Amino acid sequence: MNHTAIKSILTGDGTEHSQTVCGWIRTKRESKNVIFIELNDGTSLNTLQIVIDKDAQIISDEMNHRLLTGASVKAVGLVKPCQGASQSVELQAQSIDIIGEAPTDYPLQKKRHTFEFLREIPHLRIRTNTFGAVARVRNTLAQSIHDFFQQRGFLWIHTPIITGNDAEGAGSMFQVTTLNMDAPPRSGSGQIDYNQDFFGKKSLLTVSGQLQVENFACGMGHVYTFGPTFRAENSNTARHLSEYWMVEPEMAFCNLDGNRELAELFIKHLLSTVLNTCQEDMDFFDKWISNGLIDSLQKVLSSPFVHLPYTDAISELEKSGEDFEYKPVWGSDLQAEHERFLTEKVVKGPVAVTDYPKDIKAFYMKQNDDNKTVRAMDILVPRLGEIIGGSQREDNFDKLKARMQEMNMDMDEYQWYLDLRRYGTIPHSGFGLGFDRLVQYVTGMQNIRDVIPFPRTPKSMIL
RNA sequence: UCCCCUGUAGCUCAGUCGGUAGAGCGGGUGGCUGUUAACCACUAGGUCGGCAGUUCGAGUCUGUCCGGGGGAGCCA
Repeated sequence: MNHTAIKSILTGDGTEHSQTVCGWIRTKRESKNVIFIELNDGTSLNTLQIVIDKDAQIISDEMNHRLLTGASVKAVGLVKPCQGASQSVELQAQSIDIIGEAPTDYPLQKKRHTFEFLREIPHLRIRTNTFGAVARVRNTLAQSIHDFFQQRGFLWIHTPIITGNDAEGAGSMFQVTTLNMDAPPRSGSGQIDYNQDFFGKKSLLTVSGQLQVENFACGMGHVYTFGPTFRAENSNTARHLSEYWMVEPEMAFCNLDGNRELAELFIKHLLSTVLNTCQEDMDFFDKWISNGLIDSLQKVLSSPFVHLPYTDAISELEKSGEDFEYKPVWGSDLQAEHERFLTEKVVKGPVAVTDYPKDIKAFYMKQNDDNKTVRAMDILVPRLGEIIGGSQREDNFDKLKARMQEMNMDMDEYQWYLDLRRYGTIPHSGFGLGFDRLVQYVTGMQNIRDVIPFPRTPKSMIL
């Protein structure tokens, strides 16, 4: 069907000309002589007002009754300056065709719905203002992630979804199997015999592409992963999904300082891209979802990212006199309330906290000479807290091996990882960014389930 | 996983002390009007999440199960 995007009509110069548009009816208002239809086709947050002059006999009474909210229609007519106050242009209809009717039990009405209700109809919620805006911003962010890395010569590496490795021990994993779950084959000792499973071993869905992408960094230089990730944690919060998308760059010949610099450039690139290319949608979020949103993003954009070692951060928290629910103690991880306090009250802007105690961080992080801390970094931003977590990786074979043994890891499973340090080891660093949390942060949406098309959470997988 | 809140019309919600179901929007009919969440009048629409219990009587109280939300933990 040859038709024009509503977005291009709304942003046109307003000179009178003929156009064909296709979309879904958001609402209809009727007067004695004229019918107004607000049509949306997803290309823009805004609707195009279709004006139907009753005297022109374009539609019958019977057809008028079928022009209900939710119906899909094709309209041909003249684009003209609008006589009303709310729009710049409108379409004076010459013909209207109903493509698909929407009976009166169409669940979406023109008034506000709760996000909880819309979560139950993920296939239809995309036809609302908010979810359309989220989808467009999400798309822009994904594209700008690729742009950022591609401009800098990073290779996009497709790390596997199915893995045999429990990367960094980051919580429970989903198992992938073709074994008969009613009667799995068992070995003599009664254990499930994974030799008979599809891959001949126990296999799982990835919780991170980092360990595999490190292989590519140690051979290709600058690389990144961007893909789906899975966690079987029983987390029921507004910030957790069981299936989510993650971005993980990894750089060869790069220490923690370089890592921090890249993270700052990265965040600023993403924010400026969205603010520049999604103005309409961002204005919508600022007005209806989170007041002051744009201002808060612009502040991050214009602020230098302050570097604050963990030990100094703890001192700042201790001397603040703030009554925290959890007392800050050297050796314990920063609580969400501590992170927010550091970025919102102490630094009053984005901050990179580095060099955390080694016992609260993953085995692969590079050990500092003090033997107490590792070269880890978390980037914290106001309103959210942690947005990026990363580290310089341990590149010393002996130190890494010792740390892995100390943590009782299965050494046989990680010989390939140790090989990177055995043969031509290099300093390298990287970080991870939860893509959906980024979308949440940028849009101001309260619940992460509303920034991914089809959310998967414990006990919930609609569609 | 723990704590708290919640489930009533297609949607958003009200429902007092336990006494037998209400509003707005959406739909229908009529009126009015280049309207902007249009407006006015009338009208249709209900297994009050499921099961069990207390009671003469349960939307309301109790138990339990299921769903949803918020906070915490785990984390991205």
